[in-house]
Amino acid sequence: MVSDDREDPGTERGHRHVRADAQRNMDALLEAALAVFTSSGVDAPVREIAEKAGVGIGTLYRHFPQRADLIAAVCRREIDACANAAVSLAAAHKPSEALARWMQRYAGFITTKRGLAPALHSGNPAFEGLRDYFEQRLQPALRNLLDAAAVAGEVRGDIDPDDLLRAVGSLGMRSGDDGPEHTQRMVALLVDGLRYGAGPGLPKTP
Amino acid sequence: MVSDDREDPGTERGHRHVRADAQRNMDALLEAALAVFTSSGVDAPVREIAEKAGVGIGTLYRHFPQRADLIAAVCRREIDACANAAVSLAAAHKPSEALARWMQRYAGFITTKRGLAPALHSGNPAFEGLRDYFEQRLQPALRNLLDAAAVAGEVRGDIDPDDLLRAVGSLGMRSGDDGPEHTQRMVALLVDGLRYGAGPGLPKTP
DNA sequence: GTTTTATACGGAACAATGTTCCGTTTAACA
DNA sequence: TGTTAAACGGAACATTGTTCCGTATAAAAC
Repeated sequence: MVSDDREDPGTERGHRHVRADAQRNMDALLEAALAVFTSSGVDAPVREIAEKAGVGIGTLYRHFPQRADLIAAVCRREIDACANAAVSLAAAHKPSEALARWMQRYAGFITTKRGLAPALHSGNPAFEGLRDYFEQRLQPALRNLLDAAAVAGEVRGDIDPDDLLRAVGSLGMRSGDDGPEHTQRMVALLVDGLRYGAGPGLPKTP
Repeated sequence: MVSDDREDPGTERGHRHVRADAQRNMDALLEAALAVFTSSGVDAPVREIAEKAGVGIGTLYRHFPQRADLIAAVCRREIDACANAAVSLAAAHKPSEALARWMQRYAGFITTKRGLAPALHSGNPAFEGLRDYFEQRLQPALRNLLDAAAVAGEVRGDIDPDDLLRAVGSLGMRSGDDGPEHTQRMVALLVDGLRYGAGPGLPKTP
């Protein structure tokens, strides 16, 4: 049934010709799924997504044989976007500002994907590799921002990126209690904490 | 599994007599639901619970009009059992030992009800009052254990029960990553931390 | 441009599960 | 024992995940 090299379902191109309509529908599905997940949570009906994307149910299931596959794909896509944002932000702002903005962006990613974290921890094998992807992709991105800001003397240099990621992650999950702007405030506080230990006249470059 | 602190909640006297079979079925349902939730998670099919309880679907829905109502009822029952356990443990062991055992019991409650925490934060109105119930019931129970142990000079006295509850809660949720005994070890560590600052006859002061 | 073919498409049909409805049974009481 | 209101059971309905397959079509071959 399925041909040989369909290992990479992402926007990878190069080996085999992908039919144009297939690629188009896949993109439409991912975009629709993102919108629906964001507004209705990851438990939203698949039919709603297919309809929003303007494709049939069969098409959706052709590209994402299981509901979890669609969730994972959307998630990967968002992780990539988040990691890429680090580069853009670093280019457009001074280090500490880029760091602050990225932290808020990451927090937004977490809070808007509510229901996703429980799904990740559900033991579903479709999500197996996703947690690693999380760290492998996001941790370097944040580390770069942190290092740059530390070198510029704008934040302290003794912070572990993973700690920050986890902290924001935890804050984001709890936001069901207090609303999304609570998370925003707490993240802002975290960033201020990073800035605290680093005076402008205190270069700590070894 | 320890479960002796469950006391029957339904024998409310005051208005009309509750039919014996109704009470019996309700108990059977709660017991079956607890077993099924523990082994299969809170998303287990209702039919399975009804069957295990030996009643029809209609009976289940008569007592718990929504699936969430059943989850909430089981949860309340377990919270009560956990709170009651504090009293039994305090009577049977020396203060720090009672505290340690209760912490493990609470941790067990959290980890075995996996999937419940996400449900609580899902915004479903059926769970509205449950979070409050959590704190109102468990916080005093833990406070008593803490105070007794502190007065006996077995643990430090500057600990906020809520902090401990939250800490164990967070540890329990993360246990999907590392298995339940990881949580157990971490809780044990917490308790040792409590013991650390308090020598016998040494009113602690850092 | 036409033909060919593998691929993709759409949606009906199936399966699992939450929920409702209603005829039947029965515990409680006189 | 007879009456009755409450409870029971499970078929039927609604929603949603998933599969299947006949049809349509993009890309290649000619």
